[in-house]
Amino acid sequence: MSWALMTGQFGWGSIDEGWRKGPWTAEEDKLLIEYVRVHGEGRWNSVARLAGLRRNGKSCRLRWVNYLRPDLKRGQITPHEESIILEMHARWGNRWSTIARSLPGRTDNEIKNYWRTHFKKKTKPSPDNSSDHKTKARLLKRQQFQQQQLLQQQQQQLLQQQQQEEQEELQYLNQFDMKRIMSLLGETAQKSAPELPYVPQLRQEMATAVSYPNTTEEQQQSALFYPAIDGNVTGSGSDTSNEVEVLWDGLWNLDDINGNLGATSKVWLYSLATPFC
DNA sequence: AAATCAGACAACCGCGTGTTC
DNA sequence: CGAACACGCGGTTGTCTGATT
Repeated sequence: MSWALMTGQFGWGSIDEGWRKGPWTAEEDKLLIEYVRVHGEGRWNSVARLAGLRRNGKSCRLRWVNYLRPDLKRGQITPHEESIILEMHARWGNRWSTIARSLPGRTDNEIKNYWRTHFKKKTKPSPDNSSDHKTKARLLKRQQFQQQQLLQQQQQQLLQQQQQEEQEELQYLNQFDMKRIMSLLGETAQKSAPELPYVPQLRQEMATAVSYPNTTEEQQQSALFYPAIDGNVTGSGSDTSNEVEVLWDGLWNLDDINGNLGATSKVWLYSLATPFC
């Protein structure tokens, strides 16, 4: 018998100063969901009074944020998400909520747990006979430094590759814009659909905004393929949505904002991604 | 088959910060 | 301006579950 079943069936949990503690029951979940549906998120301390729950505000908020929220992404952390976690952790450290903001549908708690079980151990120095904590600390620090160096190296390589691609994109984009302007100015309607630029979000937007009769849906979809950070190709056929993937692409290159003003398409993507962060 | 261990995850706790009165 | 309250965050704990011995 599963824990959820047991708690749901028998209503386990302790009472502390009038507040229930421990695992949530299905009935409590229902009450909380109903409360949020009617009153919205926030005012967590009113939940007990308004929803008839014997839970404190903290507990309610936690349950909602980590488990009941409808936009939560269920299932295992994907390799792509994992690489984002690694990257963000290298940058932000244990700022789980910050990291979580870059992974829509994932909670800070989830990421924190994932990190602890998957990476925490790996960063620990290998056990040796020395009880010298300073030595261990130094070793740990060096390992972390090396890990960071490695990450930076990888980023650098990626950056160079992307900058090269961006140059090509921009050239392409300019050509494309001219064509569009010309066509909008009443020139002869284009008989063949112009090739959309590489920028995935841009392509999607334009494909939506402009009708291209000779472009099949399949062709438009295939335009959304782009290399993922781990070298694999992520396509529209993956279980994550293209829009989300696009956001990642933008988030991966935040450094570009300061360093590469020429990358207008990127900057544009950032502005698109910002509301989700 | 039973015992042990490690991974996974939900939930709690303490603290810091922002907001309201 | 300061106290009280609400909220969010990060650390930690407790328990289940599946794998291994």
